[in-house]
Amino acid sequence: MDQLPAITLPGATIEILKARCATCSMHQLCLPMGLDMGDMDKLDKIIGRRRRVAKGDVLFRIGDPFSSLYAIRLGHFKTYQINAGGEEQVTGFQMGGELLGMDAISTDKHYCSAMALEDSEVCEIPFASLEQLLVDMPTLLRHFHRMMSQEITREQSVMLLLGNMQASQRFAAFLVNLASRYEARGYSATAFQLRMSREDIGNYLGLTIESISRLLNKFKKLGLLEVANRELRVLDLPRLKAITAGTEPCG
Amino acid sequence: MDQLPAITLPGATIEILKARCATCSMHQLCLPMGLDMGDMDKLDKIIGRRRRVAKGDVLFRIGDPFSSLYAIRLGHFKTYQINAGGEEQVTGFQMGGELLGMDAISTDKHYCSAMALEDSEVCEIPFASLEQLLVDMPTLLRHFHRMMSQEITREQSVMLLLGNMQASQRFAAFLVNLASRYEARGYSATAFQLRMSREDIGNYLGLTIESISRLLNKFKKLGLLEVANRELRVLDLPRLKAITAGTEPCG
DNA sequence: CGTGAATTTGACTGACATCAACTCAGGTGG
DNA sequence: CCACCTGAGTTGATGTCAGTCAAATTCACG
Repeated sequence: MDQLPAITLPGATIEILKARCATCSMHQLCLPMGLDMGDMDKLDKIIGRRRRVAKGDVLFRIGDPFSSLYAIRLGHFKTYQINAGGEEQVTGFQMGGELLGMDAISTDKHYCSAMALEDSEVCEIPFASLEQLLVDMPTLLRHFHRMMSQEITREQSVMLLLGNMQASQRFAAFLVNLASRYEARGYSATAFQLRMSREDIGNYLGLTIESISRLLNKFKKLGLLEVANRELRVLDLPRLKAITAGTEPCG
Repeated sequence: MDQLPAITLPGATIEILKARCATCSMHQLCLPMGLDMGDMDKLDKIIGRRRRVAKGDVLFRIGDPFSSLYAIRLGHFKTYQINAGGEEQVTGFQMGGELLGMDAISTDKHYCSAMALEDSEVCEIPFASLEQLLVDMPTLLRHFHRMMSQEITREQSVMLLLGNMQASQRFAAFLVNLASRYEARGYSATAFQLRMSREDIGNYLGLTIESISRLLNKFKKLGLLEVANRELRVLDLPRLKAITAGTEPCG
C-alpha cells in the first residue's frame, strides 16, 4: 500500500525549483532534476493560470472532454466514478504535488470526476502543449512516464487492499498511506487532519461509515491513535503497519 | 467494466501494419495510424526478438529490475501481486495485443509478477530504446500515453468492481469484459475458453473458488450461459450486462 | 441557540467464507 | 487398455465479518 513519496529531492533543490517556477511552485512537473533554466522557462510558459476550486466544487466530471491535466498546488481532492446505479465509488484522494486527469488521455474524455475536499488551488496544464514539450525535454518525458506509472501502481495497491484485506487492515493501510504522504511533503506523519468525510473513507475502502466509525473507536481503544472529529494523531505507526501487513492479529 | 477495445483500426490498416512489422505483427505499438514506412523500420529495429513463454512460466517477477516492456503476441497472462502474508492478488488477465510491465516504469522495478496461463509468445521492447524513439515519433508518443492511460482506467474499473459490486455482478462484469475483448480481436464474443483457473478468477474478483463455482451454476440455471470445464458459451449477453449494471436483480 | 447533517452506538441480518466430503478430468505407468 | 492417482472443480452444512436498520448523540453553521 505504501505509495512512494512523489517528491524525493533534497530540500534545497526543491526550494530552488520553487523559486524558479513562477506560476506553480509545487507540482511535480517542476521536479525532475536536471532541468536547465531554459527548460524551466519553457515549462513555465505552457502552465496555465492557477485556478481556485472551492470546497465541494467539481474540477472535472466524468465524460467531460479532456484538454488539460491539473497539478494540485494546494488543498485536497477526491476522484470518483459513478456506477450504473448512480452510486459513487471513490477511487482516490489527492493532495498537493499530485496530478489529476491522467485517466482521460486514453479516450479524450474524463473517466472519473474530481471534487475539492477543501478550498484548493490547481495549475492547469494543457495536455497538447505538454506533449509537444515532452519531445524537447527527455528528462521531463521520463518524469511524466514515471508519474503515469506511479498511478498504475497506486491503483494496483488499492486492488490488493479491496481484494484480500480485512476491514481493519484496509483502514490501517489507509492511515499508513496518508501518514507517509504527509511525511514526504514535510508535514507531520503522526498528526494530521482527515480532509475527507467518514463516508468518503468508507466508500474508498469498500466499507460503510458505521464500520469506519467502529474501526476508529477500536484503534483508539488499542492505543493506536487519538481522534477528535477529523483531527487525528497516530500513536503507534509501527503497529498500524503491522496490522496492514496482517502480521498483527488486531483483536 | 467495459474495456475499450485496444484495437480500433479498420481491418485493412491492421493487415498492412501486420505485413510491415517484421518481428511482431500483433502488438499495439504497431498500431498508431500515420506511421510512415521509415517510422515502421525504426520501430522494428528496437523490438527485441520474440520470446516464448511456456504455460506456468513467469515472464517477470515482483522486484525484478525493469528494462523492457512486453507486448503479448500470442497467448494469455495473469499479473499478480504478493501481499505481506505471501498470498497472491491477481490484478489482471492480459491477452494478445496487450502490453505488460508499465507499472515498473515508476521505480525501475517490477511491481507485479506476470505468469503465462498457456504457452505464449511475447515481444520484448527495451524501454530505453522505446523512449528515445518516442521523441522522434509524436504519433507513437501519443499512442503510448493512451495505452498507459488505458491501464489506469482499466484498474479504476476493477476498483469499482471490488469496491461496490455484489458477487454476481462482479462475475457478470468479468464475463462481459472477456466477451468484449475477444470480440475486439475478431473472435467470438459468445463462445470462448476460460484460460484461467477458477482460483485465479476468484482471486481476481475478491471471491472464493466455491463462490465462482456456485455462480457458474446459478448463471447456467438462469439460462445465461453454458459451461463445460473451461469451455464457455454465453447465451444471454444483454442480461449479463444488465446484471453487471445492477439493473437485473439476479434471483 | 436551534436545526439539520454527520457521526456514533447497538441489535440483528445476510452474503459470502470456511470447512469438509465428494466428483470428475486428464495424465501416467503397468 | 485400464486402474490408479492427482489436482481441479462441485456441492452442502455451518460460521462469521461486515452490512443494514434504527435510535441516540454530537457537530457545524446560520
